[in-house]
Amino acid sequence: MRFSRQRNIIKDIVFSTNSHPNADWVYHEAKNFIPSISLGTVYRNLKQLSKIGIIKTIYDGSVARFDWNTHPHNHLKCIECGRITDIEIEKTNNFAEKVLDDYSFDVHDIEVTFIGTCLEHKNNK
Amino acid sequence: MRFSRQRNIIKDIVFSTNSHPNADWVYHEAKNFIPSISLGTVYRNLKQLSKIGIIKTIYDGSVARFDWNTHPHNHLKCIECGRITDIEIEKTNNFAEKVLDDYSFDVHDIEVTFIGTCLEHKNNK
DNA sequence: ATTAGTAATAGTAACTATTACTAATTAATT
DNA sequence: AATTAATTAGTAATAGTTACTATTACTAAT
Repeated sequence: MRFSRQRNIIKDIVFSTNSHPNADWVYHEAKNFIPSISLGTVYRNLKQLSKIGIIKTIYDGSVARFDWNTHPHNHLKCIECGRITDIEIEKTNNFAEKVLDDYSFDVHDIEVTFIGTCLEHKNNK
Repeated sequence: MRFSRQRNIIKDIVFSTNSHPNADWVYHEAKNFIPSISLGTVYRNLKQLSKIGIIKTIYDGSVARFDWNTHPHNHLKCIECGRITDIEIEKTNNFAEKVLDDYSFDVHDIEVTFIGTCLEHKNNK
């Protein structure tokens, strides 16, 4: 895989934020650096970067978001503001073993999303 | 909410399977009972049934799937065959408390998906 | 430094899943 | 049975994403 200016900028943008941006947001950011950049280029690169494991794709309902953090971790999703926040929960790995024992299923990845209301939006109601 | 023939059939179809069907599959099944049924009707009813809590919407990548099982449970997703299977993991509820303590985040729902390879597709390789 | 070969790009069209719109129909209620 | 509001079929529209194509940019080997 080659190392184009576009691909680098797209990668840097994803690495610059914890907000788990979607393709459109990355596109608009990238335009600040390369005004002529194409939306298709953004999608193609996000997909490729994800495929080779540089970034990770997470789904928020039906839209794809991208995360520079490829280590196993979990997410909080606030139903009020839609924000997705990283969290680390101990011992989710124990589950992989249990699932292998009980279901003969090889676990490659565990996605845990906690859906609820964040502190800020509990108080503002 | 009214009790139309279409709505009943759509509900029954979702309740008849453990395969977590998507809207299109439900649509084709429903055509066996009402050949003139419209895809929009299927989408609208699946959404409404989900909203009032009769069924549950789960996302498989970017496509919505529907589950008659609204009780808290978890899913195995095989990356070879795409099949989604229900499982029950004890003690995921402990997490809700921990997340409330550590992040002041009210957990309404926990989605745990184990992504990997199922028994059948481990052997067939 | 040029060339040949390949990968990546911009721009646009196409596709897929889903939602919105509208006139006609239907289920519940009086 | 008549009324009325919800629901429908059919179709158009939308959003997110992918595919296509002609052109451009790298890379490596002369």
